[in-house]
Amino acid sequence: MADGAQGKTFKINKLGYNILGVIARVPQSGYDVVKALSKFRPVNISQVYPIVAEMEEQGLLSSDEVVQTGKPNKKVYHLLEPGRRALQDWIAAPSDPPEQRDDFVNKVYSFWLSPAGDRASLVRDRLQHIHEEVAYFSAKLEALHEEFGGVPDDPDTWQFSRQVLMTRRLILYRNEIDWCNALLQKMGETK
Amino acid sequence: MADGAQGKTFKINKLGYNILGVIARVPQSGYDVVKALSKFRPVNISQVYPIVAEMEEQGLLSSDEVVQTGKPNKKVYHLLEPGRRALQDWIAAPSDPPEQRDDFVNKVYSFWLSPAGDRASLVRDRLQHIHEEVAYFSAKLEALHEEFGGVPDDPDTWQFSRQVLMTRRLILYRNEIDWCNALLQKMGETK
DNA sequence: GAATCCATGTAATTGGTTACATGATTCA
DNA sequence: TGAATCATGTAACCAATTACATGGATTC
Repeated sequence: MADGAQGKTFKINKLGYNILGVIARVPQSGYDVVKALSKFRPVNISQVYPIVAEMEEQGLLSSDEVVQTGKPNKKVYHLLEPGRRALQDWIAAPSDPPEQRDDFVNKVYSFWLSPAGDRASLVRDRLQHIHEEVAYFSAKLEALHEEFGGVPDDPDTWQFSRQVLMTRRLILYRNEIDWCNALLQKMGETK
Repeated sequence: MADGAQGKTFKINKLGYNILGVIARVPQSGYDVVKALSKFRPVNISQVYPIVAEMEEQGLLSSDEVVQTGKPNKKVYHLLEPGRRALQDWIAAPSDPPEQRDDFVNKVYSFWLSPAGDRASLVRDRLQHIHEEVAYFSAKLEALHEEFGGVPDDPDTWQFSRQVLMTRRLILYRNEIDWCNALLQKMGETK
């Protein structure tokens, strides 16, 4: 629950704040929100529609029907003042600790039970996945720099948020690559 | 669903595999499982009881009633052969990509909307949290080395799994500390 | 006297995923 | 011809959290 400046209380869940954040950057439809969020966190389109509908009722955002030819019409949502305040209040409030939901890590926990070949395959599959992710986000980061004409350095712009989050990802990925390689070597030495 | 060697099919969810993994290391009660898992992934004790009960019915593990004085009695579970096979099959099967559930990251996504002071507080709170985590896991890692009498280097022991996972965590934490500090500096330069 | 630890479990509620329904357009 | 993209939505189901119930021992 977030207390607005007028004392109004909203009931927004975590996905709700993510959706507000996406629409705050660029006004868009529910369908587009899913495309923007899917690389960032798990979302289902069926989750989004009821949430935007409720947030519109609460006056956090509002929609304009955009008529299209050849494609179905769409509702483009944009952020309203109470929505911006709700986001700010949420950012200022204490945060829950991060949660790990990672099949790979869960499997390493028990891979001492498996044959050496299965262990190595698991780590190699992970390495491949991370390399793909690094390629994807490196390209995205470069594209951002070109579009923007340099490195975004103004913290008041959404491009700054985007840039620091992609940089963070790349740093963590590169370190996991090193860790995976060290692990493969350690496992190779003994068996 | 995991295919056992006899063609039997089990229905185990992700938490189920985590529980099997904990019990595979050391036989213990549902209550102890939660203590072992809680630093590793989110668990609720109310989730564990129905899952272990079902896995016992499926013959993946079995329990012994341990009578205690001054404390309530407990059921200590230990892994059975079909349970070990289910774990191995799961490790060999393809993995889902990792998911991020991190309030902090979600907030950075939208923190360009917030005043500079709120942005800095957010990052500083994160820094403090990571420092606490580093202290906790450094101590745990050292304790493991002392108990074990050196660095576990045999991949067939659960101490090896434990050691590589804690090392991974510490590497990622230390890199996030650097990223946070760089971010604070970047934000300080402009405002 | 209140809170926390130990230890097990059930019930209610919320959150999330999958399936269904609709329908034109584009691409292999 | 079948799949994928665009676009909205509802319904059913499964997963997860929170609340409830019980009760002795210990700690503040």
